[in-house]
Amino acid sequence: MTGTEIAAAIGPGLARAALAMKLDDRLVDLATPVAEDARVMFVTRRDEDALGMIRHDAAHVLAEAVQALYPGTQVTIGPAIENGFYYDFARNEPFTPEDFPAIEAKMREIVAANTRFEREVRERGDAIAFFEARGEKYKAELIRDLPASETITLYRQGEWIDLCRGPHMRGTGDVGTAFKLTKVAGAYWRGDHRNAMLSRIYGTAWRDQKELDAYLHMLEEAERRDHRRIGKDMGLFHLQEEAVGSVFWHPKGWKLYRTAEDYMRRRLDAGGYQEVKTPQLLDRALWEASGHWEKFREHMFIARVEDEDKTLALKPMNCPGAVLIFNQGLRSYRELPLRLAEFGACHRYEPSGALHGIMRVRAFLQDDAHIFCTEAQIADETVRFVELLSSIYRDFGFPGFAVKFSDRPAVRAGSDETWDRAEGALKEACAVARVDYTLNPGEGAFYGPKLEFVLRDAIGRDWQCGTLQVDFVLPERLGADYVGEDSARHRPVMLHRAILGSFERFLGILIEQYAGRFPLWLAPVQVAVATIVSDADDYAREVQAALRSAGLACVLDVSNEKINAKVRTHSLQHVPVIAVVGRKEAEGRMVALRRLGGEAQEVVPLEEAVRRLADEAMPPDIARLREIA
RNA sequence: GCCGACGUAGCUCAGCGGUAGAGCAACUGAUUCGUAAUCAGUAGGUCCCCGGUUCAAUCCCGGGCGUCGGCACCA
Repeated sequence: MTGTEIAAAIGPGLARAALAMKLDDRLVDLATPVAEDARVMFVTRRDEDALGMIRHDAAHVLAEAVQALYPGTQVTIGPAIENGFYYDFARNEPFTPEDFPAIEAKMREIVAANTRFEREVRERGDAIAFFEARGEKYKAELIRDLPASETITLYRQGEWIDLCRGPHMRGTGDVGTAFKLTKVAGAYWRGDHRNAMLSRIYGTAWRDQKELDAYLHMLEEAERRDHRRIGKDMGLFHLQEEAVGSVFWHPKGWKLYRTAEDYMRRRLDAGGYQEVKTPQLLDRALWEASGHWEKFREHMFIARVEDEDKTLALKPMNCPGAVLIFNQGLRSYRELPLRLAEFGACHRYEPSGALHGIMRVRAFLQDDAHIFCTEAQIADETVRFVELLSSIYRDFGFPGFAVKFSDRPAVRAGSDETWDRAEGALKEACAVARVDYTLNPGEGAFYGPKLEFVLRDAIGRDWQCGTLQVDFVLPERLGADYVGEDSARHRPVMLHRAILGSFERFLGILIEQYAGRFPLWLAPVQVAVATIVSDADDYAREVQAALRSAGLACVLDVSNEKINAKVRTHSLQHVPVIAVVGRKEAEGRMVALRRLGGEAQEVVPLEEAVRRLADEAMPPDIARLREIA
């Protein structure tokens, strides 16, 4: 019996609703024969599983539509992805969004026709010949590269046939109408930049119109949170051609930056780090010794001077400088672990296409540190680090974050035993610090395994921020050593670690996280004092002075505007507190406080307002210290 | 770097082979007002840059730069 028959036997309702089924948790076509003892679960449009199938089937419908409209176009692959699907086509002329209306119309025709998806098993050679005869060389290549054990299946929808593992729903009609083509993009065949560039069409597809509308609405909301939009609107920073990939921080943006930096500095001081500063320009010879010259030169800005025969490079990383500090004088095992922190300004020549607002730039400040320790200390140091990082992320309003564990790559330095120990220590430390991670196999640095701490931006893009990397290569290359208990020289292990990663990237994500509406301690302008009548101007100046001397960033608005306009202006600037003063407040030495996003106002004596706001504006780490005291 | 789209006033955007416009912002004046836009007036442009076609180019063509969306990259 097939799933279709079982569903029909159970009842006409299920027969209508069933799109596919799960056989012992394996998603398959409804037409699949079911064994006597199998556990069957039908998938209907209500199930989450339906989404993936709708998207996958939509990709097939898209491919059929495109081949119908643009003969000669070859199909390649077209999977379901988060929120939708895409299909990569090989065609001399790339597609443009102007092609969308025609393609979408064709897709709707195909959906309306509701042709059945039919699975066919083909013999390998047969299948290759079949696609080659149709001029589909990409499909033929895919089949050739499939493992011999793989059953080759094709799916037919009317005249149109695609190589596909399946499963599919019953017919093209099951795709429904809640889909939309969204963008075109170039994409390399098999993700390799040495291969041909294909033309990719992205679409989004949902179970019903309501879901689609909600998704489109979410995208619009995300656009409003975009750090580039907010950076402009709030006057935080700007970017321009004369310094591609470098940020011009304006007064308000720099205030935010400094608030974050001051906070980080306090946390590092308290965390047992010592801050250092290493040179921006370092001799080529150092980069040759460290291995950067060979591996990363194309990403480095090189500098020369007229009358000296020297080549210098702007540092793309801070680690060699840190080792040079470690190497000064004779180090003892008693000094380990030695934690050298640096707010290090790095320059990297990033590919032009990689630049993105202030999240991916060519000049940035890392909250870097290098911990020199023994192998036995790796686990402890990792636990300390993860705890510090978690606490800091919490303070910035990121209670949750993803962790990736990248282990040994194919090409690596160091013996397998060393890698075993380093990976073991990191894993053990994650367990102790109760960090859940996903494994990123083979993605470690050539010098050691690493943890990556990932935050997500408004549009759902993931960015690596924090990192912890174990390195037993650089101390070797730059000759770092210390005198051990046994009075012999030993090689330290080096942990590279960053919490924010780069200030630029982290602040970009922070801006999107809060959509510019920062908590009081982070807000670049904390209070706006706004007058109702000009008779209150002098008192308003007093209020501003009082708030300022309590350390609050405060602007004064005595402009010739109505209070409505002032409230609006400062609300649009996301100022957390508006202190309104009119005649009444001036007479009673009060202020009327209004919180961003709220409509309520609270009239309190000036002294109390200053005290309360100053209290509330305290950075979280200082607030905790106060509580203890 | 690759594919594609885009680049007009501070911002958001309209426009067109015949020398450029709106709203908001800015400035000036009037208004002194009680919690998300007071009114009036004024000023504001290398239409990204370079070259070509044309009597004439912001507009058409070519090249460059930048931004954006993907891909690749992210040491």
